[in-house]
Amino acid sequence: MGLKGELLRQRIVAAADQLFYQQGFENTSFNDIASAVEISRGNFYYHFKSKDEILQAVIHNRSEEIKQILDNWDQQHNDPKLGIIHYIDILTTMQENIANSGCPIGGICSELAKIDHAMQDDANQLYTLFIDWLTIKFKQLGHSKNARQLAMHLLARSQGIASVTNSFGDKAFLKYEVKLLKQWLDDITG
Amino acid sequence: MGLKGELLRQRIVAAADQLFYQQGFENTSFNDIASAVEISRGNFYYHFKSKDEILQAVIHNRSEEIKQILDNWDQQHNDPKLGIIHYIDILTTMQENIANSGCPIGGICSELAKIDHAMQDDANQLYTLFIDWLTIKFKQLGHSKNARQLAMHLLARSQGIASVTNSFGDKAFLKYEVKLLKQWLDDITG
DNA sequence: GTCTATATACGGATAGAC
DNA sequence: GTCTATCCGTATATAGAC
Repeated sequence: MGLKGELLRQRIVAAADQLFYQQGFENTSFNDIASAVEISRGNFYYHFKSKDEILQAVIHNRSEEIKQILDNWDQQHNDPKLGIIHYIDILTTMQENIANSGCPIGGICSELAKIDHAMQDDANQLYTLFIDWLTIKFKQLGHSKNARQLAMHLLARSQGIASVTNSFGDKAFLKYEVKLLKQWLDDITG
Repeated sequence: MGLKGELLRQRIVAAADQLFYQQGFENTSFNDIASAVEISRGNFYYHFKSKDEILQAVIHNRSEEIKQILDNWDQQHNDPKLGIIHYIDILTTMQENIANSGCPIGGICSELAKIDHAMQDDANQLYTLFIDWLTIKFKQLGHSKNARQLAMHLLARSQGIASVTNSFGDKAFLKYEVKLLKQWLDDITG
């Protein structure tokens, strides 16, 4: 495949990624994606043979993005507590998007679970990337016995915050809850 | 409308309610509902003129159910802390359903937000029923200044727990988090 | 009230011209 | 590689017989 083809493919994935996030997977049609990229539906099928194939590409794309984010944090420093704070701060950084569209991972996982989609497990893996990474950090902080529980607790807290922030479009609530999360982190790290 | 008609209408609402919960609103067709109630699609439109009308009936139905639950708790006793514990215990009572289908309120709110549905605000009102009720309880416990914040905090925690439990189908996680919620309640009530 | 038959629209997917 | 044209299935909704 040529360079131009690769670039277009990447543009399609990026457009689909954004639309799936904003509108949901099922509610996004080929027409929507094709319009966004300004190509015809026919051309579309040259790059992806089915809608599931796009979903797969989108999930893979998000997975790579997450890995890169975590790598970047690790390269900036090796302070586990600071790493966890970086994680919490995503809520603040993404507050506008969260208020409008919720959590990009939670959204796709919930939807795929409801429609009982085959790619459900792949979507859950996006969660697992964060959980595994956070688990390591909590272990480094001395919580070797319940590190994973702490990681999942933090994930669930974030998820709930994103969900409620999205339903009520209430960014003040998000800010307050971020403060609580940092207090919680201080409490368990001393 | 006769008695039989009313009963059938209620059966349709009950079936739609369950299917919307398990499969989502958009992913549930008239055929699905009609099959569940064992009537024809044509008959269907005698009772409901559109799909939105069923959605409205379902949301109203859930609203009445929630009000009744809260009323029942209030009639059993007037201990505010015990009331909040009742709320937390729904997670345990519904753990099987939550593992399979998530939270019935969070599910519909998220979905309607994503498809930008007109009835979004009505769905959010289901949340508000709990928030208002919990706010009163926290006020009675002496947290007059931040009662609503505490109520929304608890709601978000429950929501996150339901969401993660659903994604991973992990009831052990739910049980552990319920324990944490009760610890949190003990901490703020003393 | 309940049914069958049908109108209409849309989404995913394919065929074939260029 | 990109396009237009088209097939096919399904979903909402309506018309009209019984």
